[in-house]
Amino acid sequence: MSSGEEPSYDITLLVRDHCLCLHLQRAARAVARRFDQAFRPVDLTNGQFSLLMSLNRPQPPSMTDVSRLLAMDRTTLTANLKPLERRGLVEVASDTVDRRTRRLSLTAAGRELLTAAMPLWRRTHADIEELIGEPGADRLRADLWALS
Amino acid sequence: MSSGEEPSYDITLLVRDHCLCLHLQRAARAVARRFDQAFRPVDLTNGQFSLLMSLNRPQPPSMTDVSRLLAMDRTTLTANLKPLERRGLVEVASDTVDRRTRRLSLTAAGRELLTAAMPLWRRTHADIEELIGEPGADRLRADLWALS
DNA sequence: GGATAATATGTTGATATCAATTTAAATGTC
DNA sequence: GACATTTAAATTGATATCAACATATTATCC
Repeated sequence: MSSGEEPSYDITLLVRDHCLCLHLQRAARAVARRFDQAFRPVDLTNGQFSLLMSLNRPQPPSMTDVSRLLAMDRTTLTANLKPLERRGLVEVASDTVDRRTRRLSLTAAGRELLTAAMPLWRRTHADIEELIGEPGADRLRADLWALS
Repeated sequence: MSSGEEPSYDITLLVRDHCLCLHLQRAARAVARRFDQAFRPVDLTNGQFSLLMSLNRPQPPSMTDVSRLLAMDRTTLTANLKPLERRGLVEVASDTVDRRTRRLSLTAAGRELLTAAMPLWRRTHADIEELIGEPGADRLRADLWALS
């Protein structure tokens, strides 16, 4: 006589096997760990690599630009910039026209570190793509894009 | 005359458009935010929901069991349990045979909260599945599983 | 041009994440 | 049975994540 107030084990199995959020977080953690290890020689995390890479463009983007690109909260971006600023990889400057806006750019050291990280990225990314096969990667990218 | 020490913008676009890690983190953040908002009425995060759900089984699992299931570091699990213990949703007990091992179980309050959260999960999950279509969801789950 | 609304960002507090190190307990070897 | 090895988990320190709130600047309306 179970009271209706308790979730059955069947429901647990349903969530465990079907929850896209759980599957996403699992995979995100696993892949992040892999890239974090690969980037160890250049002392970068996967997120720091992606952030630096997103700043490598002709025109320095604003905080909001980058937070949208990375689908992260603005305040998270503020926090993530701090260690990179401390290490002299990134520069934050006020926009000359709109003084509310911050323009984010790589320093020379930042660009050099990105260059050093590229071979690590290529190797690790190739390993990961092998896990799902060549055609699967494009499909997966499209699915993930639709979710964010 | 670029020095070869600077990553080209083309490479940036390649990484931005193809990096599975970036795509995964993006989607993981976006979906996590959605579930976090949905679970607001029961004061749970997506990760806390998944953790509680993973404890809803006949035999109380160990820390290592759960950390493997969620593909997270054991020390992360230790940290995540603390707020749930404080709220009386989870109990941690030493195994009677092997005193190194901790057995994790839900309290009655934990089970009730899970029950209250289920309708929120169903609704949110249905919304998310719509973003990628019915056949896509199974495919995506399989791909994500392969990565973790 | 002064009050008001909208926009861009920062600060604080809580949880999440992992590596490196440490502690405690069980197992294996002799 | 004593000592080394292995295993399970906790602690510490750094970064990551977001909501709620606060601040500064620009734009708008009258």
